[in-house]
Amino acid sequence: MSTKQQEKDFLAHYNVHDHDIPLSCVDVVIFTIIKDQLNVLITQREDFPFKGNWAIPGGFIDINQDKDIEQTAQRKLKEKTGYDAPYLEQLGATGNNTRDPRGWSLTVTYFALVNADNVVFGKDSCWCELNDGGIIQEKLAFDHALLIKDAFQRLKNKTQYTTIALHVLPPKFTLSELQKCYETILGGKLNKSGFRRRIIKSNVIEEIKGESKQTATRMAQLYRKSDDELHFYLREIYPTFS
Amino acid sequence: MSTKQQEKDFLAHYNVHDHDIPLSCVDVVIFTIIKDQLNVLITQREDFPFKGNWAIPGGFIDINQDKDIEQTAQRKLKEKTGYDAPYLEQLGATGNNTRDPRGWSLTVTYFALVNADNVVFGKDSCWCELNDGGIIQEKLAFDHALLIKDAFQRLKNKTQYTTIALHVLPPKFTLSELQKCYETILGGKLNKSGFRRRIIKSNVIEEIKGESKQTATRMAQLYRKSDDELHFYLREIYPTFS
DNA sequence: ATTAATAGTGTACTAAATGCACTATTAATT
DNA sequence: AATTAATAGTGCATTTAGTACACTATTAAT
Repeated sequence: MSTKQQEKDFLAHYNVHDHDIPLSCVDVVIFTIIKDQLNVLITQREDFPFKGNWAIPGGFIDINQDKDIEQTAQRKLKEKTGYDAPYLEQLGATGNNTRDPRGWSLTVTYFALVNADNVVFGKDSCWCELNDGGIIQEKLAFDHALLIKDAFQRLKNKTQYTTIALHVLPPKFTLSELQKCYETILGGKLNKSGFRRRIIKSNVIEEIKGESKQTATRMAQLYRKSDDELHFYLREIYPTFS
Repeated sequence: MSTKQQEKDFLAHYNVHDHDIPLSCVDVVIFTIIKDQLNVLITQREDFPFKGNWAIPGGFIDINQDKDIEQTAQRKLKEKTGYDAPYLEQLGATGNNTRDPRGWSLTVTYFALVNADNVVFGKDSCWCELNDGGIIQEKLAFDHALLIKDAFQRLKNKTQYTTIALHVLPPKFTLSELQKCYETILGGKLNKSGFRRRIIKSNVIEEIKGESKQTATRMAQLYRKSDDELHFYLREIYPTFS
């Protein structure tokens, strides 16, 4: 029998369930900024284990419905937020024999950045504020508190050298609003003129000619994103905490 | 019946195999530098599918043997290289319904950096040079060519703002050798005095007092790592390609 | 009209790169 | 023995992109 035929036979009789294998899930940490505070979307679990507890959106990969893991993440996000095209990035995989009482479990975590105005909640979901350490007050299911902490760290890091914070803003925004987002994520103050020079030079936003917005004191120029791609800076920016 | 008892019952009767779930593997891209060329470790597959083809080391998570995915990666690395404490970092997860003929498959890819002198090959393994694009000449099993390409990109990026390249060197090395590693990975030339200032200032290496090495022309000071942790620079270094 | 607050700009200073020229050492060549 | 070639190692001028801080502009509230 040819090798090719042998391989065909092998595949014909292959059965995933002949082996002990881990559970595989996808979880999504969804960030937004509300009233100058970083928030994470949490949702109440409908089923065991941890029924009734708060958790981040996620669940099993549905191999009949999802063609890849990114699609699983998109699906979860859409279910909980109605949101279609957010910033979505894979954080990494966590897999061990302790995180899930059902057994050896592997999860791929994604993190998303959304503008809160565009979110339509599914039932049993809400925003939850992050404190300084990135840890949520509520008791969360599984290792979700840790996943959030890691996602928050990644978000902070990327905020220092990319234009990622643009993705929490509505379509039109002022430079001060953008700076405030950076400061909220980083937990410190940025220098105004330096920040503006940096953002303008990176070419990721453009003035909306003739449109401005009344702030508490005076008019401010409105801007829009000119590109949805992240811009990577060669240097990090860092806030002062004084 | 209490919720707690219900949960207990649920878990007692839970069976992973009641659902259609993906295969879960871990793959490892192992880099080294040999004669100023970046190499990747490949190994010949013993079983179907792709029996006899070249692939990067990897395989199923063994939920009875591995307590977490990092351990799976370490195990694979040890099997193929005899190597114990290399630089090992998770690259990310790839999961879809096309990468494995056995069905929906999820793999967590790690990449490792080793010093070639310390490697003891398992059978059926060898080093394979990367060309400019990072693509290997051989036809590789699964999507392994893509995994290597992504790992190579990550390695290049990290070389621009961390001290990662230290991990391909033997315990004692000269600054020129270190610079050459950086240049090999980046595919360009670095400025000598700038490179030295940067490395020295980062405090990750130290002179071995009184030890030097004869190079092609003259003696060169030997250094050792003073820390196995990566140092992250605030600015990227970038090579010239002239 | 004055004040307070935020929008927005200008400029000096600084850190850490690049670019390039220079000196030092040693094997190989003559 | 002197010269050459090649790489080790240093020094300094320039450039880039930050920080720090002071200044002007605009508008609501007093």
